[in-house]
Amino acid sequence: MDERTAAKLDQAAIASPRRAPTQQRSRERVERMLAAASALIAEQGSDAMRMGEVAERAGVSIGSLYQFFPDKRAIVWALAERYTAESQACISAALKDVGDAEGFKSAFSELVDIYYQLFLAEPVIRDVWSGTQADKALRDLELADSRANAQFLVAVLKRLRPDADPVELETTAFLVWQMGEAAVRLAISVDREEGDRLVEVYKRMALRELVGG
Amino acid sequence: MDERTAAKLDQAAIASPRRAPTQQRSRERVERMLAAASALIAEQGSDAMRMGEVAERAGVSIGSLYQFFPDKRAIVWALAERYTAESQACISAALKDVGDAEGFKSAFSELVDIYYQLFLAEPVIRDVWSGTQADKALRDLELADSRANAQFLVAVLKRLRPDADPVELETTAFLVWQMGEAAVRLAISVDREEGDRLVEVYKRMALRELVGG
DNA sequence: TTGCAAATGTGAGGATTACTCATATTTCGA
DNA sequence: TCGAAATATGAGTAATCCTCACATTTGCAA
Repeated sequence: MDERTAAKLDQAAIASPRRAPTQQRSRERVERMLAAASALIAEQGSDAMRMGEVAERAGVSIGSLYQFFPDKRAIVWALAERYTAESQACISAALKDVGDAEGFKSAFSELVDIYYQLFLAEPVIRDVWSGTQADKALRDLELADSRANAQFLVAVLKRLRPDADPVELETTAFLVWQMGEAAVRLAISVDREEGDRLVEVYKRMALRELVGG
Repeated sequence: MDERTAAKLDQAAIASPRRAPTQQRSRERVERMLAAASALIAEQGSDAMRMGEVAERAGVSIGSLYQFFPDKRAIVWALAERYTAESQACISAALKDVGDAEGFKSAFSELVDIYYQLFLAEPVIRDVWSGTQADKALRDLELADSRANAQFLVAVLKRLRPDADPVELETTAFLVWQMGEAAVRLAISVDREEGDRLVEVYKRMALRELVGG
């Protein structure tokens, strides 16, 4: 949990409001700015969001915007922070009083569903945490590639498990592949030792799912 | 595989060279442009890459750059395309003549390692496919959050499996959590029906890994 | 109440940068 | 050899993030 705190401090250092709103009036205005930004991100994505448009929609001047947010990123971060806090509470609550494996299973399952619904429903989260979303076409290309690669897996699996449901097989292969990419991206983002461990665990998980044991 | 073809066509439609280099001279210059872009991305990331800098480093004018690439994205895409093609060949080769489950296991394992090494070694890939890499600080925040969330899982798992190795437990929880996020992101990127299936498969995989069966 | 310092508000303008286009030069086939 | 197509150029345009000098409002101590 230390690392999270460190990151928060880091964030504060880089993107803290240039000036914290202390008066009621300014606090309300900051809220309006965030609401405007949120709406614009939902409509067009954070990349297309224009600072001038945020200011106009919030009914403030561009100068006021920069009075409380040092730069464009800071606005997106501020929004992300809120959802992060929300989801933290949600996770904590869901897992708090789990007693046995069965309880864990249902709690975990529910948790995943909540996350899924949250992502489905909240465009800002989708934008902020969505990787290459900024470039929709690139994201599509990436997905298509991933699907194509998964097909190589499917071909092999159909030979190894001819009795398996093809749809299930495709879904599994696609997911496993995509997770492999996620695992590798994660692995290169942490130190080498942990990265190696992560890749090993991924391999074990994937193989167990694909060919059992 | 249809979708991949479609995406390629799409890409061609959006980002095809404004003019294909037909003469030897221009082909060499385009190579120099791509090499310059690749170097710059490796140094600072594609976001910080400046078109003027690419041109200068390639020893061409800014106009020449735009003669062959309609916009900045197109350069990044062109580079991504190369690695995509490379890795496709690699995957196909690795999985081509797998006969039984054991053969599959070793082939898959090797494939993952190759991917891992490729990502580790090639900065351009890291940049192009790395999601929020553009904003390094945001990526760090995301990682820290993911780690913090994984800690909730660790806490529960330590209760359920008190005899398990703590390091292994943390690694697994971190990976499973990160994969959950990846799964949800994937799920919201495809149609609802497939998304639902993907989430279900993820749950099954995760639970099997975390508490077995 | 009054005065003043701190907080807040403003928007024209500076600075950066992706991208265009009119024009010049080179290539190459007829 | 000639002309059309391909290629090369870089000053200029447009868009956009962000600054800053100055105006206004708020809160509070005298």
